[in-house]
Amino acid sequence: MRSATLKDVALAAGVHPATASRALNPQTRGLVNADTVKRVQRAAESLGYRPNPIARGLKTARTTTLGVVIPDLTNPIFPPLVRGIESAIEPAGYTALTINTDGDLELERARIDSLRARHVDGLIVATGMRHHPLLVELRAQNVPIVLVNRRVDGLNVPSVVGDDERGMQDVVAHLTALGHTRIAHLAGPSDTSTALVRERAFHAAVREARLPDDGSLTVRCDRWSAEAGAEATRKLLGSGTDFTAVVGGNDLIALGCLDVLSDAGLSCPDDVSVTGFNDMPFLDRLSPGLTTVRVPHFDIGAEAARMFLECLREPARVPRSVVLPASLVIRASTAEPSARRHARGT
Amino acid sequence: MRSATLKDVALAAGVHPATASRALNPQTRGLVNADTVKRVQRAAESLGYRPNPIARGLKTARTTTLGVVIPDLTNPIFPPLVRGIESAIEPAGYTALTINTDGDLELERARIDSLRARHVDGLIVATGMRHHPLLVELRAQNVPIVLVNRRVDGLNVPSVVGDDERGMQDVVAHLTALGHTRIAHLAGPSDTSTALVRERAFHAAVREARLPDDGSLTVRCDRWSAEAGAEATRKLLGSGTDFTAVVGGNDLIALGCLDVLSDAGLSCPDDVSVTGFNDMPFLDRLSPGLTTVRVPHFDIGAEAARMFLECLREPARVPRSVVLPASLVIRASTAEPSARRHARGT
DNA sequence: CTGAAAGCGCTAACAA
DNA sequence: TTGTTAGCGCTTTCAG
Repeated sequence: MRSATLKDVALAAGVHPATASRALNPQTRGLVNADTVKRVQRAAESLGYRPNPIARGLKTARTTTLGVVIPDLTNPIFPPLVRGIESAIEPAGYTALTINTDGDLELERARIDSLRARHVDGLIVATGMRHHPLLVELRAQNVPIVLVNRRVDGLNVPSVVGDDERGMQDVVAHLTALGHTRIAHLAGPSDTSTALVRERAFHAAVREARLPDDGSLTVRCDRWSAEAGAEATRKLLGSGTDFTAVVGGNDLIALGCLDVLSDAGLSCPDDVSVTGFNDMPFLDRLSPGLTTVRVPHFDIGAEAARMFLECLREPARVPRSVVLPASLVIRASTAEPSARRHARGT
Repeated sequence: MRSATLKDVALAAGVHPATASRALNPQTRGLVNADTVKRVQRAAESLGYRPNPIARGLKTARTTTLGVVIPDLTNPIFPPLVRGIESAIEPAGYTALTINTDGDLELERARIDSLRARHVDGLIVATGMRHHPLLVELRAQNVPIVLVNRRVDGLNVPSVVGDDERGMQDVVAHLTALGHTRIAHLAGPSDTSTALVRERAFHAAVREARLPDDGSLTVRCDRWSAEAGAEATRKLLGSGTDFTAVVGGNDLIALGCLDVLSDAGLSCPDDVSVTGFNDMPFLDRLSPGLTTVRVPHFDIGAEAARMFLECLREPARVPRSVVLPASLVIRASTAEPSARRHARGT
């Protein structure tokens, strides 16, 4: 049984399809006699009419779909973000098409191409790099874009991020309050704004507290992964620098750090305190539970989606950037530094 | 700059749009002179022509999209499944529209409705209940459906599941080999086939090993969650039954169990061994690491997607059910039972 | 083998 | 206020 079309409804209501269209569309309903509207609505109801967004899209060049570009759905910070987006777009009748880029620019280009072939009305992008020519190019082609979690240099589009600066300040304040004086930072990859903001905030906070901030205390990871965190921790240990706390650029980096510390016979938090960033799920069940910064990913997604819809409604409006509050979550991976220090194989 | 249409390509190649369409479509290419095909292809290339799937869909009543129906993307077993689906459909030019039902049948119906309004070519469904009228109804309307992870009573459609039976046998064999004789089971909600299969396999394996299988050793959870697992564990402890091992219906249930055991002053694995099911991410980082059954969710998704594409190609073909191997992953949450038993507050 | 013509379902001019 | 007409981009008869 073929589903009812607008023509069927019009026939049943005894009007022209165009009138039926107007009656059913809230935008144009005002142009139609109230009685006629009722008649059409009743006919639509009784036939179980569902408008066909495909046909509509062909005509209006709008598809009520949007593309969501994320690095990797299996990274636990992204499912809440995606759900936040979906929760906010659904009331507007929008549907999300989600793609994974796996951090591969070729793949990203190809998959965004396929989104555009499907004529998505715009993109919410979580893969932004500080230097990201593809996004600049899309922007130049007037593709509506909202950035989440990260920003892109020279790209004047709306963005929604967590308050990384404040989060990092809180982390450092927490550690200094515990009495730590030599705090190391395993920074994220420097091609992402997130890593940069967190690293800068780290340095600023450490210097503010009049603590040492020599270069050996910061190691950069080339990816946001446990492996990269492990690698960086090995470097840190190898450098012979003294430290009693490690601030991970995110939770995964912190997890990698914990692995290597444990392999090196160092216990957390007795020998070294460790912190993460994001508060991904199940972190509370590790032992020790990881002290971290909770970033409201669901809300970030929802807010980004709202901004996206706004962009479509008022394209001329100046791009806003929204920062949502992040909060320190203290667990067992941070404690007062012990008397004994561990550097140089001590 | 408007993107090139088929008409543009035809014009550039000096042929009729219909010819260009035939030349570009692999299905119909055979009907066209090889030289003409080349000419059209070159023209398409140089204009950067991308066929418009929307317009095509309007004509062919196929959209090269499929709906993916899952309970909750933030449950860590689903992202790999979704990625598996996407990896398998992408080469065929398909795009997934994913929805979350949150276990709510109303929501499920509404969201599946919206998928159908978008004319998805079919559904891959991970929310199957043993009694699931909506799916039966859809099936009756000839909506192509493939089930993943679970089966539905009386629904004759293809399905892809992990080998729960074998997985459960391995779990019980592992525990009996360690010397456990009183093994409890926190079964999943009995309205899902997965819970049923696992519970039946549990009872069969226990009886096979000539171990006690009295009713008090099995408690059913009403959801697949840590909270439900905690609740069930409290019941189990409250019943006063003696046991030295608990087989969780899935990992989340096992996590809830661990919480309550720990609250009750029982240590795992010293006092009680605990196992899960699924091997969700980061389970290896808990302490103790959870012994569980690895279910290949990515592969389940990929295989389901392949079957889905097959269904579209040969609708007449009889529905197959595929079972993918699951494997026991032994970690620190299982050990030999200690001499002291813990029942009745011992 | 290729062109002509129609139409998928809907909406936006325009006309009445 | 409603109807008429045309067309979004594509595929698919049917002729030629």
